[in-house]
Amino acid sequence: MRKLPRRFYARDTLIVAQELIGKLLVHRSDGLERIGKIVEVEAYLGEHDLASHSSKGLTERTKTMFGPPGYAYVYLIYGVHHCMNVVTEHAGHGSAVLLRALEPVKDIAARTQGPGLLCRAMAIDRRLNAHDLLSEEFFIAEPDGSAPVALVKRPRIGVDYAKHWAKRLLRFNLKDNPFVSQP
DNA sequence: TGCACGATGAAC
DNA sequence: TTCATCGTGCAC
Repeated sequence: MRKLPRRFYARDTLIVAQELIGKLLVHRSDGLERIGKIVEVEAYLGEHDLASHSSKGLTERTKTMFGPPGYAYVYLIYGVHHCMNVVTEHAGHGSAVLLRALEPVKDIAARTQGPGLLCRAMAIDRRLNAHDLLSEEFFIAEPDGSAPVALVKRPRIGVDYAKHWAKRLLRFNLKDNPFVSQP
């Protein structure tokens, strides 16, 4: 297991999103080492992407998205659930990748099929917003001996308000994996 | 200062 | 299919 370097995140968001599939999300807290394999993500390309929070410009909530790559953007949605994103490209761009589903690998007791469930199972909340993903307790790693994977591309979820952006195939998941949120 | 509305999940 | 529940962004 090898931690992804900053330069992994400092690339085109479409590339980062697709290469995040199959990687391991690691969160060490409460004496546990929670690990899940990323099986489903969505790409949010930047200020021009009407489905992206950053399309409203730099605000108090979205300033993490406009920060440097390799940091976690965690926010509360519907007043109930947390969503975990990974900031990509360069500072000021406002792009990120939403993690939507994991396959449990270690110390995961709850379901992980969906962005809210994923955060609950991994003990992720707003306190981890703007947390460095090159830290020792919260990071993403390349699994040992990982093989090439088959990806499926679909439209993003819950973004019908975003006009033509709602139709774009910016959601990626592992083909035939039972842990994706909407097989 | 007030208010409409989500990158959702679970119950009904 | 409906509802819970609240931070955010923007209108006033």
